[in-house]
Amino acid sequence: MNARGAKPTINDVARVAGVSKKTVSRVINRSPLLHQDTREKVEKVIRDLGYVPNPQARALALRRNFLIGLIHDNPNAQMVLNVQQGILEALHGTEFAMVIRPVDRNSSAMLDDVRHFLEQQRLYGVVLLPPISENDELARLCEELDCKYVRMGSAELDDPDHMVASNDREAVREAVSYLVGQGHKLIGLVEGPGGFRSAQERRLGFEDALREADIKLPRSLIATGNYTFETGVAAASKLLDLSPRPTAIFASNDEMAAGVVHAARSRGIDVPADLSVIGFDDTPIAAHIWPPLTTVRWPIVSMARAAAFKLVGGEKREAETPEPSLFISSLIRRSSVAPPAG
Amino acid sequence: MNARGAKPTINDVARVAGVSKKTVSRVINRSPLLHQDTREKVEKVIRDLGYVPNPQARALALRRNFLIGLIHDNPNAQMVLNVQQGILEALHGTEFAMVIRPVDRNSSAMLDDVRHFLEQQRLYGVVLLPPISENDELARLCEELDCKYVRMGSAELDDPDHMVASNDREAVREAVSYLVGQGHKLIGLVEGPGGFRSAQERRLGFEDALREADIKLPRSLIATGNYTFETGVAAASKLLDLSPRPTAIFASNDEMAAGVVHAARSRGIDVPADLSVIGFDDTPIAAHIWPPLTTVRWPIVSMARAAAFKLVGGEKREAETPEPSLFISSLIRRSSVAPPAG
DNA sequence: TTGTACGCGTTATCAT
DNA sequence: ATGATAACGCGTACAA
Repeated sequence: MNARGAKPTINDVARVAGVSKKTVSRVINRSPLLHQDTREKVEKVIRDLGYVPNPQARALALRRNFLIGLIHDNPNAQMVLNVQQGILEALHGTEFAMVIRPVDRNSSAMLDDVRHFLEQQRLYGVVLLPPISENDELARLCEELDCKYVRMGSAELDDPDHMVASNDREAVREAVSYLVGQGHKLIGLVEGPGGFRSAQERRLGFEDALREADIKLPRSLIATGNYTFETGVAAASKLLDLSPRPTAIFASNDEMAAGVVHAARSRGIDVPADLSVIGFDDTPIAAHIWPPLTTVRWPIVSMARAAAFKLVGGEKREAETPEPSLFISSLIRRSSVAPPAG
Repeated sequence: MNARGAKPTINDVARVAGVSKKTVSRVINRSPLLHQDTREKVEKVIRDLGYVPNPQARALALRRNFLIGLIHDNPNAQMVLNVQQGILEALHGTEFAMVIRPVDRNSSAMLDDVRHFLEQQRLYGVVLLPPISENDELARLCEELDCKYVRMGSAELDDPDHMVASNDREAVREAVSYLVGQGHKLIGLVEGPGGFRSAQERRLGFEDALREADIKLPRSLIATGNYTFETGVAAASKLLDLSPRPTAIFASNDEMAAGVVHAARSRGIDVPADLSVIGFDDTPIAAHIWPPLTTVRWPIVSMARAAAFKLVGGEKREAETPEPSLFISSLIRRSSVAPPAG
């Protein structure tokens, strides 16, 4: 504490240590051109005084806040939460904090909104969540505003420094091949909304698997939802009214898959005896509905952690191994899949 | 833009408007003692230049950041997300941003962690989520550090300026009375973990209802979980092994209620024919499991919005009606309740 | 009602 | 290797 009883500042440290405040600043910022003796002397005073640099002052001087932003546009709740967790894990123990910024993808003012936000908050960096992460204009905006960014998504749509991707297409191909291996030939798809790269990749994986197995895919076996439970119910209703009825359905996320199970149950179709279902994400809902859902585990927490590390990694003391940019999803087999009846 | 091509500052505005920057500052901060002409002249320049005050500089000068913190300790995911949504709704259009800070309730360093966080980030205010909001030391710490705070919780444990509460006890009493009205006499309780005020309040409401109906509550009809699906399954298993078996179960939150339904189904007990179930929260899972869950709707989003308004309300232009401090929960009747069999 | 001078705590420039 | 001095952009005391 200094004379005024307030928190010690860089000036207090400088005075007590008998050096200039610039030297203290150099110690804090690990400048290489410092006498070892000076460094140690100053570090001791810092410890003794319990000095902590003021982030507001640093932000003003550096024109850059020590904040990592999470920019997202209304994907499902569990995903946002998992991403937050991953980011916070990476930020833990650092001086960075996380701010959340939801945006409206469909608003024409979206880019202006984000510009205003980034200019005002002067974020150190941002993590861009799908589907808004697929917007190239947004990425360019970040660069223009000198704000680091990392995009998360289902395909590599930027260079590794700016991207953390999962291999959705291959993961879905494996999942659907598993269905084929169980003997299913009439397999329906509840895909995500148009314009989502994840929806596109997962559909491609679906088609890959059927092509491999020489199974034709009539247009009628594809229904579209928008990643919500309710649209999953609606899409499944269409597919289950078909004749012949599909014996298995792959849904592009767990929420819609839960809707599929719900729709099946409402019309007395047993899962998995009469209908096999596979989802994607492995959110808690997958394990909690009945029957527990076979699904593709999407390592979203790890991906978010990696994304945040890419942003603040340079600030970490030790140079760790570079964060991976491609994450592999794996099939989690639970009870919603069985061989087709008959 | 000014000469250097950078963003305009208060100095640019002052220069162009031909006034001192203090006058500009007065316009920004809506000082009452300003000539109307001066105000309008400056406001026009502000618009023309597209001037936006720099939050970092303000933070340094005011020793206070324009950030609202959300401090929580691992309650369920959906609740955290709903609270975030409510806070963001209140902050929308203001200069405030939201930062998330998870803490570890059981860590002895928790208070020091929070102190360090608040001292460093100089938050404008924080929203405290249950169960950590029940910690009085934490509230005192906020006051000591001159950080506004609002506690959210299931009972009024602070004055209205610092509290947004729900009437859990009364809400549960009504829910369980509904069960009684359906003819149930053997009603089990899956309560939340000890030390949670919400768990205590909901249990009290449960007991109120039974007392009103002159129904005895043997200790064996109470099982404890910790608000997760898995503990709901475990607690329900205990209750369903009883003989005679309860014909209805109230669970203190939806996740555990979903676990109860899950456990019942695993042993071939039909819901609601053989077992009625009521949950609490009305999270999405309640509507998505089968059968859709009758539950108590907890207006958490509105509560969070009100909490944030209490924090930043003074900053809003118009003096609106004061934010309410007590929120009323209501019973949502779906399909998981029926009269007892036989 | 408006302006002057200075403080907030840090980093950057350019000396030495 | 280290230091004096000036930014950074805004708010406040106090004077006018």
